[in-house]
Amino acid sequence: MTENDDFPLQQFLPYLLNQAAEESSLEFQKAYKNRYGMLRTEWRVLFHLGIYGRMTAREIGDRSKMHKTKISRAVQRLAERRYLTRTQDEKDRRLEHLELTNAGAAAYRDLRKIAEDYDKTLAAILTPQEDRILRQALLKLARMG
Amino acid sequence: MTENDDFPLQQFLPYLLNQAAEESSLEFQKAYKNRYGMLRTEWRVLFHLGIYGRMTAREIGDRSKMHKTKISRAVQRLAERRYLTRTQDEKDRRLEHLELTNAGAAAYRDLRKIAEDYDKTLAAILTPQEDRILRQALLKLARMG
DNA sequence: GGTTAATGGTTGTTTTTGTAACTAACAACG
DNA sequence: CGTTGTTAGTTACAAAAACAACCATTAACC
Repeated sequence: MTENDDFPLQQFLPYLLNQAAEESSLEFQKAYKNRYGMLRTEWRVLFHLGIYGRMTAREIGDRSKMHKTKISRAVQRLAERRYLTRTQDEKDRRLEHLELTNAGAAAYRDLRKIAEDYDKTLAAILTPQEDRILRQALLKLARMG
Repeated sequence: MTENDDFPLQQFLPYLLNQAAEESSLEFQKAYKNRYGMLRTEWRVLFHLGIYGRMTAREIGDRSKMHKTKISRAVQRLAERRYLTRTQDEKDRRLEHLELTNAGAAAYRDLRKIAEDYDKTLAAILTPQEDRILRQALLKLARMG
């Protein structure tokens, strides 16, 4: 390392956001990965169903902005492991209603608790003002597209 | 979508951070991907060399927290495309010093300009206070580990 | 010096992701 | 009705990331 061109890489938002996102995801990842063998896409689908109840894959896609192939595969795996059930819509047979099983709901509640606790420990790293403004700013950025 | 369990997924920091990170990376990705056929790991290595000058792979790893296999492969591809040169250290023959070629430095300057401009348009979505506090909070989170 | 451990970096293999093309069902419109 | 266009979801294949095992070299220590 010799010269130092003065571009502040640490201040470039996409880079900084990625670093913070990765770092802050690690701890929660342990929970869904080690305890339930889930992937990121899978806990997300699980949470959508846990929070909103019965949904179709498309509705999950609209809310989460995950690509439909990701959702399709996450749903497959969650169904294999009996965390959710799929039922075809009577009127529009293209649609499938997804719903958590008891096991799925239990996993959701467990992970949700962990998420809530972890979110608090993350918040504790920040001042109340930082915490508030951070979330507000992130929402704006996330909704840019 | 029936019931609504009241866990605010949009407020769960790891989730929110990921959404913001993904959304804000898309635009810059176009630049390094379409114009230079680079991957995320590659522009990062390129930027490290552009900013700090001559470095070894390990030093890049220390700063960026990227895994060494990612760096190794990014360096390979950048070397193939003649964006950087590799020279063995005389004293410790395990070490390789990496340095941008003229073409690499040109690509860096080009992308750096794009990054700076894009960072400004991102900042413009936020109030000055949000922008300032956001970066400050993200730094704290990124450095948690 | 000779053995063991640690470091810098690469390679091989398996998972995940991304992209595009596909099927099946429904809608729109002549 | 019948053709054309959409939509929901899946599948196949290519690209990328993760993980572990692996050289080669240097450091540590008896």
